Amino acid sequence: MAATITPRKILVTSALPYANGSIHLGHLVEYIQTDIWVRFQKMQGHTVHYVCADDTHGTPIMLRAEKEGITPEALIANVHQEHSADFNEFLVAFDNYYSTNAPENKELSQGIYNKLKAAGKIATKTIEQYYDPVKNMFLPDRFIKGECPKCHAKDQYGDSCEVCGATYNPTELINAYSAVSGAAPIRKETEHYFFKLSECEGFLKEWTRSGTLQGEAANKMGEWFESGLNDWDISRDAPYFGFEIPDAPGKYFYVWLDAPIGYMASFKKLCTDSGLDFDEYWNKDSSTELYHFIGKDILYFHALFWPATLEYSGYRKPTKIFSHGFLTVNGEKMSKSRGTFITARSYLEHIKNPEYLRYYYAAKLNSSMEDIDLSLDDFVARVNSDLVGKFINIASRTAGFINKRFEGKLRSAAENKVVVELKLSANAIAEAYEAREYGRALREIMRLADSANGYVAEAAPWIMAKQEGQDLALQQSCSDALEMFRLLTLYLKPVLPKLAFEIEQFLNIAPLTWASVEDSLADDHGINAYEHLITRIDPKLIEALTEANKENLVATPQVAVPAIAKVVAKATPDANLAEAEYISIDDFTKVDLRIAKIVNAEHVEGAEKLLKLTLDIGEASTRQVFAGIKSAYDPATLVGRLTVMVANLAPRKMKFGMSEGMVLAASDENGGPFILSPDAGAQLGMRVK
RNA sequence: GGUGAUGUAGCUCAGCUGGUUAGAGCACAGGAUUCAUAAUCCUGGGGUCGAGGGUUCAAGUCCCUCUUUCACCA
Repeated sequence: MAATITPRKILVTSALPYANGSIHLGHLVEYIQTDIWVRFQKMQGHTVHYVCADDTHGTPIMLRAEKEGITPEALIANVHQEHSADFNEFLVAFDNYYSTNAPENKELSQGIYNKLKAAGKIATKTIEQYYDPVKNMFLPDRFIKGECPKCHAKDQYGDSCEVCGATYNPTELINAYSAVSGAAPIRKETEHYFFKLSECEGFLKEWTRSGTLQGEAANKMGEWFESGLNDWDISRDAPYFGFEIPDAPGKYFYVWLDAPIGYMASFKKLCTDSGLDFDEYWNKDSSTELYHFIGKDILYFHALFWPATLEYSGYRKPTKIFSHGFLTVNGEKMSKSRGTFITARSYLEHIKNPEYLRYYYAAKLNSSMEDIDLSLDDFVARVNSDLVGKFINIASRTAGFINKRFEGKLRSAAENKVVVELKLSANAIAEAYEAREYGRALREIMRLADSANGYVAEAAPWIMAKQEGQDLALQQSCSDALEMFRLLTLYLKPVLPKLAFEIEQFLNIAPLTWASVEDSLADDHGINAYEHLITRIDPKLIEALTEANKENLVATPQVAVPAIAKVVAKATPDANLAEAEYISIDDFTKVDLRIAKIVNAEHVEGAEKLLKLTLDIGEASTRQVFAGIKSAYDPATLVGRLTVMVANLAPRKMKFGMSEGMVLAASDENGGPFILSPDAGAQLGMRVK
């Protein structure tokens, strides 16, 4: 039975997604995990506030906005809208979803900085950093590329090599260049502001071992103490999209300083809007609870910098930090080439129902930092079997009798043994939710659903329905089953809020809370007609989903590709082609080759090599493609003929206009280019494969 | 490279402080059933618990070495 509960005041956060990309299934592990916990706590009758925000500052945002030709403010406004819509549709119910680029955050960040400074925790130091002399900006490590000093792989980032895994300083790169301008970076001195983390070691050692972290997280932190804490560089030089440091013109807060303060800012906004007391939650001696859900990759920031920042600026520290693992898909890292790098939007477009994913994640989640795997086959099997076959089936197989034979009227089920068993599990399930052991909770719930189906099989209402004088028993057994269904719905509600709402409508009951365990559907309670509430996932949808995400990759290549491909002709096939150089058929099919009709061709004024082609591939409008074939073709001879084009090449802006594809042509040092022609019979728009 | 995790039936996962013949769901096989969206119920086959060594009366569970996969390294 549900225990008597003392109401708690709880503030919960999920990590702030960076405003530089779309929400994907990996992000959703965290938001769904947090949302389930928040919904559970609310069902328990606690006061819970769940806030989050977009993380909007830093060099990547600044540069991306510049590239798109918009202001950073416009970029983050667009992304905010997109993120909000995604979360909303996945039923992630924030009480406020804000932005770190907000006045509250500026005020709080600067205030905290001033307090740290007053506490003697801020120092300045002149450091030497890479500088882009063309772009006139200092370069973060990620924006310096060059040859790996260890394995000599080209185009590696300034902090580590993706080929051999070596880590090093950008100074060690060979032939380093700026990823922004391509210029060779120079070394330049600059004054930076530091948070004296080295002085916080005593406090942090104690704090990280005081039960605020999971055991393995605390272990992980231990290694940092062993090597000793360094001071934390919290400033960046202009140009930078962020907040200026008070009394330090041209110096900005590093994005990781103001990002976690964004939790406070989002909550502050919520306080303003709904009359809550900010100080009650953030004062040093606050008796409220504060929980941060994060990914294990950012544990470092949340378990070291963040509590130290709060401690020495006079605020309360988090009650606990809950870190989770990463998402793998089919046992491997999410991969764009495998089509498993799936955005939230793409999932919604193909699978539609977000609660399938919520259920599956919940079934896999526990309180540890282990990675969780989204096995797509298992996803289909599990959702279909558990939610449709077991859970919904209970109502589906019994509601008909109640509606057809008894005008929707029930009999009280309080005496039923299985109902009693279900109610007895309430505490164990609640404890599992509280401990973030959702997998354990769902295993127990499904075990109970099995019991319910077993009960129906044993009672066999369909036999009673055919016998004389069994009406009462028939009504009773079906009512009992629906009472079991009500309890199962209650237990699943944190995970499946929308379905639970629809079931509340069907059962004609008030919104379920945890206290509703004690209730029962009463004698003569009337239910509504049963309609199918959930359908099975068709495995074909999964195929379509991964296929669609493979195509997305081709539409957005990272590297600009010349508008003309060189099909290098060789006299003999190269028998020595290393196996690693083969591509799979899947790689090839990513390239959408089409038969195109050249409807127009003309010279481009000012271009030495290009012709402007207008191509028809049977779409609503024609494509404009610039091709480097001027040296070999007279435009007039091209008009009307068929050739082959790459139709899904990302459009590229050229000096003379947009090029919306690529025409294939062969060439080598002996001649060319020669464009391709299909055999007679090929029609424009046909796919080449 | 260092550190923290991780490797249990075909698949996805449980197994708390070491203690009877190692569990669940899915998949598979046989049977039952037809109320239910080819759903449900019963029964069954299937694992040298990553590898090797050690501690112990007793190890999936503790220790050591190696190895797999993941993450972090300001």
